[in-house]
Amino acid sequence: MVHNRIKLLRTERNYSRQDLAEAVGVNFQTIGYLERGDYNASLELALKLSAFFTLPLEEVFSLTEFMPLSQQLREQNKKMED
Amino acid sequence: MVHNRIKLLRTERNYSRQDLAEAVGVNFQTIGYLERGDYNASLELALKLSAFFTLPLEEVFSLTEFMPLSQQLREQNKKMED
DNA sequence: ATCAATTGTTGTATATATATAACATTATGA
DNA sequence: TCATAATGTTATATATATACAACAATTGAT
Repeated sequence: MVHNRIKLLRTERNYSRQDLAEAVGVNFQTIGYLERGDYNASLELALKLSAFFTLPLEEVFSLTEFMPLSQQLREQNKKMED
Repeated sequence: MVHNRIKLLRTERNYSRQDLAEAVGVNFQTIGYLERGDYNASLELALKLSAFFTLPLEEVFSLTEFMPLSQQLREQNKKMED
């Protein structure tokens, strides 16, 4: 199962499932399924979602578990310090 | 239908379909289907393929048609010149 | 506390991705 | 040229993604 940050990104930006569903052209319940991890997005839908969030697809979907965004930010800061 | 550069990347790196299929854990005929555009990769397979090619997923799969790699290189050079 | 919006849950139906097989065609190397 | 590997094609079976509906549970605002 592919991990995703859809719920986080959606709520962070104050969209309802309905909003997001309309933006990418699927049924709003499909967003629910993805957020709950009931199944994966198709490649096409994943591309549309990450484009909508203006993020690289790998920041929205990953084969390995995501670390919390806060921690990821901190790690990136560390790298910048060199 | 999502566009992809699988065939280009595979042949460029001298892999057979069998090689690539084994590397990402699918049937070798599945690679054929993808290359011919018979259907899309699943998100999981797309992530594995782009990881295998060590490229951002968007460089391997796209909602819009790819420009030839040679042209893309040229465009990138232009941008660097500023 | 109530009303409305949002989310969760379950079920059914359809479309699509994948595995597998069998065989034809094309390319490659000895 | 012959043999072998690689690729193309077609078909069948299964797993998974999506749409949709109906309803329950939760949340948020007034």
